[in-house]
Amino acid sequence: MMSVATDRAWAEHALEVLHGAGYRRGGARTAVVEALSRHDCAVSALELDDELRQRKAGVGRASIYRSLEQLEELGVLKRLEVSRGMASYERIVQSGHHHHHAICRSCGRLEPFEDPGLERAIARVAGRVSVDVAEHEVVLRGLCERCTR
Amino acid sequence: MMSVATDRAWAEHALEVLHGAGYRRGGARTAVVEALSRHDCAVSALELDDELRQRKAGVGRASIYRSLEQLEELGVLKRLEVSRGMASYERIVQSGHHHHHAICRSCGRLEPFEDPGLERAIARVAGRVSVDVAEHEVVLRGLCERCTR
DNA sequence: ATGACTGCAAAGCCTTTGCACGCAA
DNA sequence: TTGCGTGCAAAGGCTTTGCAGTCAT
Repeated sequence: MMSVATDRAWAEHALEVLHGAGYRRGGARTAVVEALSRHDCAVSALELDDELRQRKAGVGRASIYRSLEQLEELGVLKRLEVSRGMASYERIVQSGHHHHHAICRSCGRLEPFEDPGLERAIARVAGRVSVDVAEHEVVLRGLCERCTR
Repeated sequence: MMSVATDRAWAEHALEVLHGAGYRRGGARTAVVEALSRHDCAVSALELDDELRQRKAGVGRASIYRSLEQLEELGVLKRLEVSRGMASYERIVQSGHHHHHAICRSCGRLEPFEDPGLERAIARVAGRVSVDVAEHEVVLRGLCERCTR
């Protein structure tokens, strides 16, 4: 399972899609896309806010939420409901490759995993429901090794 | 797939577990358990609140949240993060039988489904992660038939 | 009688919205 | 120049907490 420090390809793709949708290349949106491109796994809006503030990007919290919403709507970002009352976001890579998450119910740590068999099972089920399935998410919950002891 | 109007067995089990954990048989908790036992699928705290208010149960919103938290902790209730910023709760039946959800991203309608193959795939994956998996959830998102047209 | 349980109201937290200014096109 | 984009502050919505009265044991 490869992982890149910064997914420049995704960032460029995202900016292109934004532009194609008629959005202008504002500083805030670009900063949000760039911040997201540095994360392989789920990040929350507040984490991005912290990050951008540390980099003194001068991006308002509202702009972060607005950008995330647009990116999600355009299908380049996936919104996840994983932690208690807080959404997380994750890049959607063009290759179609993606992972799911095991979450420690004690410390909240996220462990990503991927499994072709699981994906096949989901694809089969998706064909049987009346919803036209566009995406899915699987979450495993329990205690991580550290919290078990 | 059978479905009962009111899962009295679950309700009694839940009350018993509560009692066993040292909780007293207060009116609010009993009302919440009874309300939950009438739902086969995910309900939000606010929906339960509406329901109980209509029945003039005189149960405060805070008590509903407190009861839900206790029931979840005792393992008789499952908390789901399905809709935007709002949690839902679902009974955990002793038979181990359970379903997952397909959600319309437009109208929010939930369609439950179950699939043994999917469960097997999840069981396999659960053995490979470092988290000691106690439960899991699968969510399919897309547009329902009504919202597609 | 004692301490858990509860309702009410207030506070918290994440997220969204309103608004005036600034900037991309 | 036009009106989209943005930051700030205020408002929203769900959830949690504080507190004093009530009730189970």
